Amino acid sequence: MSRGPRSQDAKRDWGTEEDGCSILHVDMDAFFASVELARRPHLRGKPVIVGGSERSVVLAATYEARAFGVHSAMPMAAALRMCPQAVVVPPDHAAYQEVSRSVMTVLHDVTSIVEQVSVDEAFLDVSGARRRLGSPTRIAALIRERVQAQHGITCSVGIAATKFVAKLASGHAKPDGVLLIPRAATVDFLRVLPVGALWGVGERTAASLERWGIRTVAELADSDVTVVQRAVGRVAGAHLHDLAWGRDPRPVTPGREEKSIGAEETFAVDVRDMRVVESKALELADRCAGRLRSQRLVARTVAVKIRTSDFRTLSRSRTLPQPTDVGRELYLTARDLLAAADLGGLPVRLVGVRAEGLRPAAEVIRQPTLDEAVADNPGARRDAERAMDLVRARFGRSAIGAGTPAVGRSAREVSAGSPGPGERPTTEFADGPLS
DNA sequence: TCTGGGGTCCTCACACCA
DNA sequence: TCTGTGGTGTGAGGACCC
Repeated sequence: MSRGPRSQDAKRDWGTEEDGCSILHVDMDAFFASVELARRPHLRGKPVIVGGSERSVVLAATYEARAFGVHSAMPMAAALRMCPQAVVVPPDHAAYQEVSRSVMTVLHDVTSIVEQVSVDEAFLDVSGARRRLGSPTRIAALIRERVQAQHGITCSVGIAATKFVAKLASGHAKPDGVLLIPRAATVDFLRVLPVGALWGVGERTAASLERWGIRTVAELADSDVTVVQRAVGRVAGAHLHDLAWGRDPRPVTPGREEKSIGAEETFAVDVRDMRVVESKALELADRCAGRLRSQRLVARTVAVKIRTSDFRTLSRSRTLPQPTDVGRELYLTARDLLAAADLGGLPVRLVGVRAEGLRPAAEVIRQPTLDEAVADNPGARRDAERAMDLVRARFGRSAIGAGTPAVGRSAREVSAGSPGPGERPTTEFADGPLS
């Protein structure tokens, strides 16, 4: 689901010399939408948008919808104004994860050096697979054939000497294509691109560079590195200057560790009642804790995120005396952080809870404090929450939840048509907000 | 126009300690 | 005892990516 700027000048044949080009970037084409079309063939050829309620954004759009100007991350309301005839399909993340896992298996059959960077894309280092499977171009064709045959969806592949250039190449190969950037053509390929194509250059950084007269990668490469550093900072400036010359020594790294686990939700209607916000925080903390336990991790730091009705985003965090995977402990910290945040009297649009500073649970010997021993029992609490995990694994997420007063509905719940205030069908369990 | 939800990484300020 | 300095941890916030 690459979103970077592209250039028609870059989308051409750059040569066939494959020596030194052992990095592949595989990117699924309009992934969520493609999975939906594979499941519902009657939608093929129609403009299809994957997304939630009017208060959400487009997650994916078929190329037929893109012809109307619809693109991912665009507000749903704007997308439907541009393409009112589009078929809107609610996202099914479990199905996308399932297809993603299967596609990654195809990639692991090619080489063990696979770095998955998101649900729909991965880097491969195929230097060790060339003798067995042929040239990188041949391997790319093999991957595309297998993914198409097994899932009925297409992917694009970029081949280059570095990760960064391979990723740009796959973006320019879309849809359903392959683009090889020979090592010797790397700098020429980069020079025709706008600065926004570089990794790490978004709207703000591009605007900062433009103030110094830098709009293209060629202009950035030809600028003195100190000028770029003045525009965007010391570290980022040096990094961007290296990228502009095709210098990117980062290897393909299999099995990256997660740094944080979080959950957040936008309310269907902005909320003034902090009890509603706390209630949602309890649910989100419970969700985070469940994911921590399923991955056998504990978190040292709890962070909350609050977005007010004026779209201002506040974040607050606190490091715990002891790492935890217990939802109630995450929630109590999140609740304190929420209570201490100054919202300027504005209603809340979004609330999020994130667990940071993750470590394997097995590495941590947890010692209850005297207070805990008297006031609560974290061991028993953890056991109770693990029992909830088992119920959910068997009967689904909604079968049981942390007890919440049934108030306030998120945009997601409204869009999914789930029960609203006073009609929650789940089993009430454990403590609710304490305020 | 009106902005999701999941993340990572970086910078800056500040406190604490040697 | 006071002051300066550098390293480290923490917290807040911003920018970016998919």
